[in-house]
Amino acid sequence: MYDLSYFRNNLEAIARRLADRGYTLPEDIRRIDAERRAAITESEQLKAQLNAASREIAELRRAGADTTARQQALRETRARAAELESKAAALDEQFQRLLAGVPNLPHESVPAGRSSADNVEIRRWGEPRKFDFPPKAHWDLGPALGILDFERAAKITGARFAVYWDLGAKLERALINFFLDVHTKEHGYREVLPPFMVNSASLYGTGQLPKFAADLFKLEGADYFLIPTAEVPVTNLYREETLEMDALPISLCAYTPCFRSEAGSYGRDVRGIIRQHQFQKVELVKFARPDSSYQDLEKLTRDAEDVLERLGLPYRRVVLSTGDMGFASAKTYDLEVWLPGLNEYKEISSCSNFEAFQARRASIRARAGKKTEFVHTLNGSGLAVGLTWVAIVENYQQADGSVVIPQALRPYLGAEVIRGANLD
RNA sequence: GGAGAGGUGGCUGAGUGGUCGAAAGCAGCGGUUUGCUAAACCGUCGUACGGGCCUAAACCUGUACCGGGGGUUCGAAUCCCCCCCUCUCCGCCA
Repeated sequence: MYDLSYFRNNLEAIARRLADRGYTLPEDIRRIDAERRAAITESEQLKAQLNAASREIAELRRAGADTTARQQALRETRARAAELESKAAALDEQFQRLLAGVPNLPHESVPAGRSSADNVEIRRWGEPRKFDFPPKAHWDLGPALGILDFERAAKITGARFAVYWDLGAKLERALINFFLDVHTKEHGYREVLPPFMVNSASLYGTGQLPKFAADLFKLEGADYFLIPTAEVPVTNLYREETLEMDALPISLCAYTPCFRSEAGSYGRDVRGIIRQHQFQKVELVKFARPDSSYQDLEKLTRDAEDVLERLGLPYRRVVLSTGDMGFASAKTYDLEVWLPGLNEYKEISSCSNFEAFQARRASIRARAGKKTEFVHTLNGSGLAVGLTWVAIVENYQQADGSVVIPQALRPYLGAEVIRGANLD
């Protein structure tokens, strides 16, 4: 969502930069805005007349005069005003709908491009391990170890769900605790546990609605949706609130499950647990000062990278090109972890600065002296738990199919190796 | 799920049809006084969207906003209907 007068006064420049994202501004947006303003002016002028006439009636009645005729006359004016008003409202709604569908402006440091092929690698950490045996994918390793079960998940629920057993389940739990501990104790985040369902106003605030309803699971008979990411409840914590500028940045982290219908993703990453309808994530969210939010994006991204490094998982950081960025983002770094089973780097965290785009939709401000302005919001995964699970199982697999647990995680898992019962 | 009470500006809280965008107090901001702090006094103090205005600030002006939506009325914070939320009690479940 844009600032209206900024949008109006810089329409050409905005259209040009949005073209980099592959987005074409609706042609009639300027015309509808002009019509909308004309209608508003017209309707408000008539209402001003009505209000003045009503005040006169009040005075006359106080003086004891008979005002029946004047009242009768105003009835008709009132009806006309109501018509104008609904016409203005309809145009305004049409305009707001168009505006709500316009994606955020990319930051100037974002490389122009059409797709993920134009993303630019920024850095690389760690060396992909050289195996002296052919490494397996997690969808072979997990079931063989008895820690991952797709058949029963399909039975009790359906496709794209997984059941974790024994140390597989505990590994998931260990990762959550490890992530939360590192971020709260060492990176300065405050922990929060939000509801796993949100209302539609929250989804509008962070930009999932109105455009991306098809990606969400909605509960029947209520205005509740399962959250697609903790970003939604956590960013909306301060919706319609005014914070103190001096208190920024506010850094929050939250563990939640996430639910995505992944409509239209058929054929991509369908094997294993890389793309599931339900997965877990520890999310980092920042409410930042507008003048320093890009420093906060660097810090947040580093915080996510830090946990990858502690787990000894090779990764690279890429900056998304204009054509690959999310709807609300002004700049996004993806962290991609090395997966030997797939023989490629795979997204495990996506760290974005939304600037004031979400704050304006959700009305999150900060006060500095007399002035209030919209804050900048940021978030990133720190990290996606299921993907980390995959990365550990695949990167630390042994020739016999067992998995050696990295040092940092052992106190959390209470085990050094995951072995299947039949492998001993 | 049942019964009751409530929702008004940053906060507390008045307001049952017109002079109410809304008393009063607190907090905030500006100032006077003061050796400093404190106090006292004076002033100021909501948001959004239009217009004046080609652009920006300031200012002036209009409209809307008293939980949300609809209705009655020339006129609604106030009357009517629906919904949401909070609190108390009961039931149910953990």
